[in-house]
Amino acid sequence: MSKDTFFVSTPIYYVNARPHLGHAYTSTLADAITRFSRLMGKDSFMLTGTDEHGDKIVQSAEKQGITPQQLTDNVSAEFKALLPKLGVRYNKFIRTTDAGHKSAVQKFLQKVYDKGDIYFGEYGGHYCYGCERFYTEKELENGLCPQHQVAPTFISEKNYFFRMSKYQDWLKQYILDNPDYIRPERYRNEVLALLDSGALEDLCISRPKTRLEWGIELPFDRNFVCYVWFDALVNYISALDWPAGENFARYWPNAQHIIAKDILKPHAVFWPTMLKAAGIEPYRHLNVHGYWLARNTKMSKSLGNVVDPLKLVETYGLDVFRYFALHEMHFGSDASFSEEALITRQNADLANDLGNLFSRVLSMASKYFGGLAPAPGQYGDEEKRIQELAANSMRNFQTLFGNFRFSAALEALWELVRALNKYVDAAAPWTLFKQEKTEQLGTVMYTLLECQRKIALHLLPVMPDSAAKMLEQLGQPVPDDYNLQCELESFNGLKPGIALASSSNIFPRLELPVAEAKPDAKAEKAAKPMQGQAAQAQAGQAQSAQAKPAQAQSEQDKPLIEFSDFQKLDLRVGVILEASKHPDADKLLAFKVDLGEAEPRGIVSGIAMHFKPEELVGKQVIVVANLPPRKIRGIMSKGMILTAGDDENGLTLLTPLAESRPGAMVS
RNA sequence: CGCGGAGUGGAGCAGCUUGGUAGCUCGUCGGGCUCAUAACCCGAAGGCCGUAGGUUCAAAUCCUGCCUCCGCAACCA
Repeated sequence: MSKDTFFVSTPIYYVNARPHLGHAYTSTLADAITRFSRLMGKDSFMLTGTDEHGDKIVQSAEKQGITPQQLTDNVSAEFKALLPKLGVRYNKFIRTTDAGHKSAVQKFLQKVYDKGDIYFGEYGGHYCYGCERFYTEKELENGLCPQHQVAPTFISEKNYFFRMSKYQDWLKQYILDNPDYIRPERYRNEVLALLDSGALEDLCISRPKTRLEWGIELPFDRNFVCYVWFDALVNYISALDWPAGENFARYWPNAQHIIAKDILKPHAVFWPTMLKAAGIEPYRHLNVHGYWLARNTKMSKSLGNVVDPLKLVETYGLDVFRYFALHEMHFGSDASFSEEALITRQNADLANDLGNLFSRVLSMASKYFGGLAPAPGQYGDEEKRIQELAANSMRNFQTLFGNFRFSAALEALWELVRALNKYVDAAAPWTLFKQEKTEQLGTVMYTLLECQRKIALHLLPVMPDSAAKMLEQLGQPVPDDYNLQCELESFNGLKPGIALASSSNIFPRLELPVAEAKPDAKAEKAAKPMQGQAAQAQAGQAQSAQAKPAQAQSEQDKPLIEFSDFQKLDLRVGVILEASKHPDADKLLAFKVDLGEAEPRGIVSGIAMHFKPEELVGKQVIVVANLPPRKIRGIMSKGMILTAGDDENGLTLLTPLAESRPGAMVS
């Protein structure tokens, strides 16, 4: 008999950045839904992997003095190593440098090309070598590059384009006809608005080899490599051995993708139209989640230390992290991650409600029945009510979980957990025991144990280890495949007479960390020049499941530099003479800074969200004085003002301890 | 008028599609139980559902204006 199938993918992670919480979350999610599908009786397949082509990779490799292949090997291995630590069990880890992927991309390109949906077009433009990009007439200022104030070179570059515009109407109609194609709904609306807002442009899909070699060659023109999307997105089918592979035939009809909101457009617009052009059925669902925001607890705010979410995994254990992540992130919206919230959640839901339920019931079973599961007698009204409630709770859980409403699903299951705690109090087994009402006592205990068994089974996708422990304590095997649906119908899964654990302490209560001063490395790490480099999430790259959270994590490992590199910096003390808001920008302040030179320097800085300009006049600051001048939003900036901190925790200016002469060297 | 989201008891959220007693978790206060992880159970206090209008017998829920926050986009040497 052939089972229903289920296929889910994470994005392929761009190897130009290190793994962070965002990747961890997306992967965990994919793992949970895959485990769930398996327990629902589906033949399930989870895909993840790394995206390894593009000029960024070449540049990074050059900086490190290694080949692009070496770089991608290294970072890809890092991503792969992360997965077992998260308890993620995937079926395939794809790399876009795999031979199989390359050949699939070429077949895909050829197919679309043969259909006539790829054309060779001329892209003429003003190219600035400094910026490595084209400018339109409008963007130029007096015919000069707005950044470098240099005349750009007019280059006409020929490239291949995908006729995406042709499929705009089809896509719109498809999304309208399939309300849950993109979910949650807010992202569907966003895509529809995007499609309504104007004509889609055709998609440039190539780069001449003269400018980029690290990519997949176009099958119909060896002078070009494939650029970004036709490479990256095709991984979802190349991993299934498209076109002829058995896996493709088996899993693609039930394919779902999970992404973070930053790569909505490529997945919701480019990918379906590409599939359409290649004559392949669209995927079933695109599931879009939000970001984790690293908001601090009050406690850490007063201490000035940041909670590092990845650290929480290590400290509190995988299952608590997974429960928290699935429960706290209402799928689609952003959520904030704090240690305090995690501990509260753990204590209230896991320790007090669920853990304590196991503890009290198993302890009673041990006392009253010698640790063997009793047989139920006649069920009373209360028991029937509990059974009905259990069935409802599980039914809701199954529906909601399958629709990616994890938080609501867990709430639904907890209705049962809480009801059982009430039932214990109402039924008062200890009284029945004293009164020697053994049959009724058996009925009550059996009802409790059987419900606990059902709960544990449903928690396997969320907390694999803890749920397995629960099952073991109930003398049950730990299934990989199952049919959770059948638990709605029956109430006799637990065999009377089976040996139970005599006690249980699966989720111990946690103490809220005492407010102790922890002046650790984090504070030092935070000192960095401005915020610039965090924002390297350049548009149009699939490099991240998430761009924002936990930046601090990925930035700590900068390579060592030579002393001579340091000496190249011209750091000086400056005095702020004038400060004002940039007229055309929210985040920018414009300064005049006295560096002891004939003229004060004009400097623009992106710190308007943290300082009022009038507060800064007269302050002494440290300035990087030998950066190339650059025009920022229309105002020339000749230097950079150093700050410490980050956006979440606020910034402070670096300033000399004692009054210094303007222009004094910093070393 | 760049795109989008949100404003519900102290905190965090659900409810809004398909109008009709405002619900959940945490927190606070009082009580109960003793099987249990200082847990569990019961009860109470606390909200004119951002604001001004409109539709309706009836609006948190539908429509319009406004205010405030937050993402995205643009500027972050």
